[in-house]
Amino acid sequence: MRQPAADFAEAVLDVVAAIPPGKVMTYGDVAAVLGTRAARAVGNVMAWSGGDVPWWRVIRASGLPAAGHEERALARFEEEGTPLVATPDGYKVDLRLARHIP
DNA sequence: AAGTTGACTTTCG
DNA sequence: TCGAAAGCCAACT
Repeated sequence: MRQPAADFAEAVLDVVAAIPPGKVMTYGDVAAVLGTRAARAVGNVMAWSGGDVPWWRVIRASGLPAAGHEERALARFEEEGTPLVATPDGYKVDLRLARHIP
């Protein structure tokens, strides 16, 4: 199990918790706030932290949520009124409107 | 110390 | 516009 360092994980969780409802940030953006490009490491922290953080507000640059967690994320997005875009395959987040810049 | 893995990003064909 | 390949960073074995 890839258990991230406490300090790194803490920093990631702090940024994620700072994202307001109805908004989202890409993994790359979160990593940038931390002063690095480790988007994958950010995702790793999310997987480790699990349900204690609004992980659905952290999505990929494509506008799609975490792989394999699209349904759960969708429920949250509809609940929070996050700007979504319908796609033939399903849906995606409208990053133009929903992207949160700290 | 070196290699593998991952809820990623960006570029090239 | 879509799919494949390479690139990057942090953590684990």
